Amino acid sequence: MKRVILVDGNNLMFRSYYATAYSGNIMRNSKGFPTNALYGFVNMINKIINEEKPEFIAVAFDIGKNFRKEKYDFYKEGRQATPDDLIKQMPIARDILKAMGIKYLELAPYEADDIIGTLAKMADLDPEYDATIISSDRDLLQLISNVVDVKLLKQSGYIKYNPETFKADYGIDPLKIIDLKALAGDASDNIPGVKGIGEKTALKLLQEYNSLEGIYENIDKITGKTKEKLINDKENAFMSKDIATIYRDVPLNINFLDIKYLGENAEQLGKIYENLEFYSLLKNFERKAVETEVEFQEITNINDLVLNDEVSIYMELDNENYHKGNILGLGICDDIHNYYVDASLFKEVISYIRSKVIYTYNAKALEILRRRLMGDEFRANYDLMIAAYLLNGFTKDDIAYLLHPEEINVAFYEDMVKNNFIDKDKLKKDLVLKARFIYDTRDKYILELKKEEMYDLFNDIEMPLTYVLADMEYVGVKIDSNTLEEIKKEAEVKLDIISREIYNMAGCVFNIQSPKQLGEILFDKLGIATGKKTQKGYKTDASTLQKLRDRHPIIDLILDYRNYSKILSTYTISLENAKFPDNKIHTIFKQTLTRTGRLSSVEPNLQNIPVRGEEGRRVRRAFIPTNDLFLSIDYSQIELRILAHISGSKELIEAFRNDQDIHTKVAADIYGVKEEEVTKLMRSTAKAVIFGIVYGISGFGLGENLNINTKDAAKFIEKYYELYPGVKNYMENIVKEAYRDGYVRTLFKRKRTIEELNNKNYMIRTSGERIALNTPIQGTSADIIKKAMVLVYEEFKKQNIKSKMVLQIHDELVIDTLKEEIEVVTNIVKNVMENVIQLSVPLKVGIAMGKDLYEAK
DNA sequence: TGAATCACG
DNA sequence: ACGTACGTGATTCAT
Repeated sequence: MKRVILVDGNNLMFRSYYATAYSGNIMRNSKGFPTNALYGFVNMINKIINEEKPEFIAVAFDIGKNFRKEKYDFYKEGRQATPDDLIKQMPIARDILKAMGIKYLELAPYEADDIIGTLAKMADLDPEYDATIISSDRDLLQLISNVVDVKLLKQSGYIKYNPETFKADYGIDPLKIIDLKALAGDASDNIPGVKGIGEKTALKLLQEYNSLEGIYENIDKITGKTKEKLINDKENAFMSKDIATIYRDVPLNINFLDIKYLGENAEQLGKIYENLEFYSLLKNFERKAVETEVEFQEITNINDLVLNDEVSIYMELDNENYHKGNILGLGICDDIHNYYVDASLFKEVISYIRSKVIYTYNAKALEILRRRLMGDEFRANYDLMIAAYLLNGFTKDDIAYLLHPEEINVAFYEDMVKNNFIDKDKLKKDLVLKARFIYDTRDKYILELKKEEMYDLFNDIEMPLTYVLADMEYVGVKIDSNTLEEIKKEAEVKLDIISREIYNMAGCVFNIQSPKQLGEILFDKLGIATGKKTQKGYKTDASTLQKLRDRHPIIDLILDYRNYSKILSTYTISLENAKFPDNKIHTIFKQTLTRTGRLSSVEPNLQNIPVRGEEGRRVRRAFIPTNDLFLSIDYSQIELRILAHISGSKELIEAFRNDQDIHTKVAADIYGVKEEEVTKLMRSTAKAVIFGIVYGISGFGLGENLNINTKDAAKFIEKYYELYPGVKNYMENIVKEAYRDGYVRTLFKRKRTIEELNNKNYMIRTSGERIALNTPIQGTSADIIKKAMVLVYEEFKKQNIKSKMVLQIHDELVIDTLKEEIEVVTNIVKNVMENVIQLSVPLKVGIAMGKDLYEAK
């Protein structure tokens, strides 16, 4: 038996296009040609080839006039026009298939469906062949037969339908999907069906009377409204059936031998990928990218280095983590010189250029290396990485992403690592190209920052902050391995005991860490609840399990197990592994990653050390000061205070000015009681409402969160808006502004463009609205603490303070303090943080200290 | 590589 | 009728 693979090419292209077009900012090559649909398409086809290993394969497309449209002019009417950016990519899909050795088929006035139907019919009639159809279009399910199955593509993965599985799902024969459409219609194709009859009713009718014809033959047995509707729309029903029927006799004049899979022509395919700039796909081919040439002088003796007053410097490391990496070489340029400088000259170079105006990319990395290798002060004046981050918001650590769109073909870091940085000459040249690029684009970027009103943010906050962060990272946080080891041992013992109990209750041994296996044990084997939330298996996350606690004692054990296993893997073993020889952890604060302006922390993440649960919180005992104690100072409710300020809500401002407990106050307002009468539950409910508001929550979401019904939750939100009309007003206005401008800004002018608002998909668009109202709040908070950090750092320096800022956790600063400096440091930090900006409400901080991170909280 | 899960603000 | 809270990072399983 031979299997034929039939692919719905149009469907794949549409899917790929819309799958990645949601951001509104689709993938293009450097010439601006759209490539997003093709990229997805190629990946899908490759996947099909790998999975199916087809001997025969054809891809069908729509082309030219469409006979259904000719016959019924309303067919597919009202459908939005295919975007130009997608139409442009269509012919290339055919070229790619040709180069892949895959036959594609198209014939006007037929649609891809009809071509696939015709080939499926050929398989039905030929005892030697089976067929598999691949598409996400449910229409094609009508083609299922004993020898034809359908892989129906879902958002992730697919469902394979044969006659049995189809019937199990739909309760009717595959061919009856036509009758289903005849009755229920299809909004996407503008097939009318019978007005007022949906899929549910249609399926019921078909199960009873088998076909559309059967239904009308037995029309008198049907009663009530349904009968009426059927009679009224009889003509439409049969017309719909006609439209929905795939035509299976397209005069293709081919046989299966014509669609034999030939295998790819690597050279042809490589050329196409090269044009599209599908570099990741090119890995498999000999890659002959157009080399960008540059002339430069190679420096091995520092005396040969001659530079004017403004210079750019680019440093390449052999490891992405600059706390560990070694320098591979330096590219250095000024207005007229291009140099490659040997890594061994790093110190001499820095000494030579330190009094000049310096431009670079990733000043923080350069600063860390400077600190690791030498002593004195040094500062770059301009960091392209930060400039690009503020302007574009999607900066990568790899500068190559900025050069490629300008057709400067330097190697990507990822590829350099894979090739072990083999090609020395290429490395040297690339370094120079990168330094050259930094120098040449600097004025343009500065101009752009000024035009976008972000130059102050860049110059007064982000640039100085980079050196604050470098200091924090370089100083690091000391780890007490003994404490960590104790916690680890204890977790291991607990896990051993808990897992035994779990296996006992389950009646078998299984992998508790596998949600799939766990779901099966819990819901199938033990029969806990009626398999409620399902995705690809059952949901077994904490909030789901929490609700089932009373049903079975195993639930609590699972939750316990998860708790300890998290502590073990993420917070003991990994943390210990992240320790450097100096017994410290040196995280990297990413300054150019988040869309809101926050920092993030990686390798390891020190912004999510457990604090909410007691067991996890004990991990904090292992974080100890290098000096005497930790001082932790955090903003109290900074996001709400910012909301009060930017919304101008009189009631909120008043509350903060009076230093009221905001959650208690809101609880009292919502429930209509006195503040003394507010219970714990009322306060925590109010807290959830307040938080939800800042995120743009819906009644449903709040309901889920509080485990109450949607209506009650919606009432809370409504009540809140009633009490704080200024907040509601802000919400509405900021969303309006965002739609008008396409972006929102923080108080410090940080800009975030929101492509989601242009999306046609409702879900994505509303998510854009929530982003619009949340970003100014979260982002302003980030701006404020960033500025505070810069000022604290400067003040420490001015007063010659030895204590060191070591961590920033979004609204909190942790300082490794000397005993004798506690008072002065507390005063400086508190003072700076509270006065960094004057809002219409006061900023307030909380202070804690202790001999480890557990106590300093 | 992506999904699921869970840690933080 | 739909789908449902913002911003992150790390680990583990499964494909």
